[in-house]
Amino acid sequence: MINIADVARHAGVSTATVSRALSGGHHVSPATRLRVEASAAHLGYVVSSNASSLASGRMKNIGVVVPFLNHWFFASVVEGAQQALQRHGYDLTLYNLTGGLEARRSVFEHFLLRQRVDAVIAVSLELTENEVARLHALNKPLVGVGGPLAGVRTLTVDDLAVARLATEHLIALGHTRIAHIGGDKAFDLDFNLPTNRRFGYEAALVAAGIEARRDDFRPADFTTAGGYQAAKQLLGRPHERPTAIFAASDEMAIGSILAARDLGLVVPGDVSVIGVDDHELATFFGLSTVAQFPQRQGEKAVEVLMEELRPHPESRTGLNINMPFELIVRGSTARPAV
Amino acid sequence: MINIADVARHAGVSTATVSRALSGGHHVSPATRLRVEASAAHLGYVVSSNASSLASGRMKNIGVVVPFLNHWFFASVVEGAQQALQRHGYDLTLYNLTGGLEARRSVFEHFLLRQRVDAVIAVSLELTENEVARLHALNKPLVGVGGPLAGVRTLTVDDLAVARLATEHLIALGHTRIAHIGGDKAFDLDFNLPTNRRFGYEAALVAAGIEARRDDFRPADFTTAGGYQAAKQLLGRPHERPTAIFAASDEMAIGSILAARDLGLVVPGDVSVIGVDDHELATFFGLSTVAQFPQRQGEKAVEVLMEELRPHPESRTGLNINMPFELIVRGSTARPAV
DNA sequence: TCAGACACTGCAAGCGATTGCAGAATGATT
DNA sequence: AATCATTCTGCAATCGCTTGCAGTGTCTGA
Repeated sequence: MINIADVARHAGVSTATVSRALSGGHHVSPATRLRVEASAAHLGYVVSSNASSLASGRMKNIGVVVPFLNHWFFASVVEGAQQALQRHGYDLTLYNLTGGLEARRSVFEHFLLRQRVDAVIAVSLELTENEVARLHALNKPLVGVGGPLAGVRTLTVDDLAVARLATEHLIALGHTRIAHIGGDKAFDLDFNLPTNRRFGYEAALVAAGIEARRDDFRPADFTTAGGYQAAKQLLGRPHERPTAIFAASDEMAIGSILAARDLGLVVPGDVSVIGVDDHELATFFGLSTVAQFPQRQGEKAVEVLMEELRPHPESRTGLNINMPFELIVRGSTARPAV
Repeated sequence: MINIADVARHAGVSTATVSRALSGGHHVSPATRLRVEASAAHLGYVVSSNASSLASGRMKNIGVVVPFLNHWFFASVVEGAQQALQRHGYDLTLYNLTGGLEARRSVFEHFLLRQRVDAVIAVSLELTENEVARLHALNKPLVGVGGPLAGVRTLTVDDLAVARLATEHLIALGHTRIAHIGGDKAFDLDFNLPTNRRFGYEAALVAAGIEARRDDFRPADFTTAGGYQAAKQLLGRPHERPTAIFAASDEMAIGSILAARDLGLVVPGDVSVIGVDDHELATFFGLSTVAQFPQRQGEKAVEVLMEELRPHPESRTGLNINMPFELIVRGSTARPAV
């Protein structure tokens, strides 16, 4: 493998000059730079990132920690982050916490510590104090995506507003009996997203002078199957049937649509359904939803980090950065039958 | 940040001994090793992977290249690989090719070359000759998962056998009019998986003495929506209607089930449906399928690499490694109506 | 008792870059 | 023409660890 000395020799300069010419090109005459670049290209030289990192302290590598990957939202965030990083010449090292407690510990106590990353992006993770402490001890920038982390710069959608937007959409259509499928308690330990969405839903109802009935809420596990079950219960009560359902995720919303069909109900004729996410299947099911843009969230996380990694970080925005969301009306919501 | 010299001082030995004690512990007396380990733990020492890599030439890092991440199969493979790597103390650096041609080029011409990975896993990727050449020029182990790469060690399920198994299941139930939804031409440029599955399907029919009717095949794009469209066409011909559909992916199979329902047909009463994958939604839809185990494929890829990275690779298996698959019968297939 | 084998341990030379410092060359200013 | 500022470039130290080689000490067998 050819190294910087080879290039230096070939171009008739010192390794110092090669290094400078190839990185930014400051303090090097244009002529020399061109010559060096030509030599490098000719020899097919690529810097050894290890040597470079060791000498400079910059890793050109970002660690991304996700609770699981096998899920549309997380994969999208990672994908967005990956693309943005690539544009900046950074690598992305992926840490997945699916492997259980042992795996989780090793990530925080071992992998993240070996000086391999310049910064860390934590996606929808509730970290223990110990874990946050360890990350801070690294003295490296850390940004979270979704799921507010105590004391950590976090990108997040305003879940309350999202829920309110969805619910208001249903109210505006004329619905007065609106059910909600949200997270169950177990989920709430990890994010408080479900609770926030529920509050937003209730707030919208109250604002419209509608009573939030306790039995119009059903917890579920954010899966299609969970949403299906919950919707079956909600819609299975002939005279008590709500005319609309706001599900806290598209997957649960899709489950609700399928449940409605199985009960012989027509969507949106008999019941309107709205979700949150703009999942890839939302279009197929004609699902109205409040889109959040996970790819863009990943990209934005990278931008924030790049800013912090710059020698003199300027525009340090506040701790919490609000991400955009948007109501997308498709065919699954309509005015209630008269 | 504390380094090896600090540990050496604290333990009263040389850095050489610390290094040896902490990596394997060969050639170090048990007593010394214990002392060193205690010092390291006490000081909270973690090796600098850059320095280590630079000195040893081992990166403890594997590059994984995927065409996109936002898809159940790929995410699962990556997840499996990640967990396996973590057990071996390796990092996983993710390269995503979604970003278009420019991004793709930069991955192969820049990122993968900077001496950061010990080996590369290419998931379901059709690589150009140039790209394969570049990877081989790295002189690093390379293994593919799915999608045979010319001259590259590849893990793959026997797509022909998978398709035959699915089709035979339908035949065994008594179906004689079996349609197939497979990949379209565009897809076939990237994998030849679709074609192989189609061949397997036809082979099974022929073996059972059933004619493979040209118009019982419909190409689709491996999405739920695509499967839906294709199935609508197949099932929309009243007197020509097949009694069973074999879809080359679960997503298309699910689309088929939804299409059948929309046409007022009952699954499996009027039409049986079987897919391939064992997608996470397969259970929910009661979909019979031929499971392939993407996580296991990711794990296996890692095992193969670890073997190749060992000083003296032994059991070098053949170029192609067959991965297991398994028929899973759920409710979507049954004998045809009489 | 002594030589040879063996098990530990330390010395020091890398690994391949980056970068502060200083010298050389060039250009500008008076 | 002399001086000073500026721009380029090279020297050499440094980043933190690994590992071949050699030295020391201990153990075994004759």
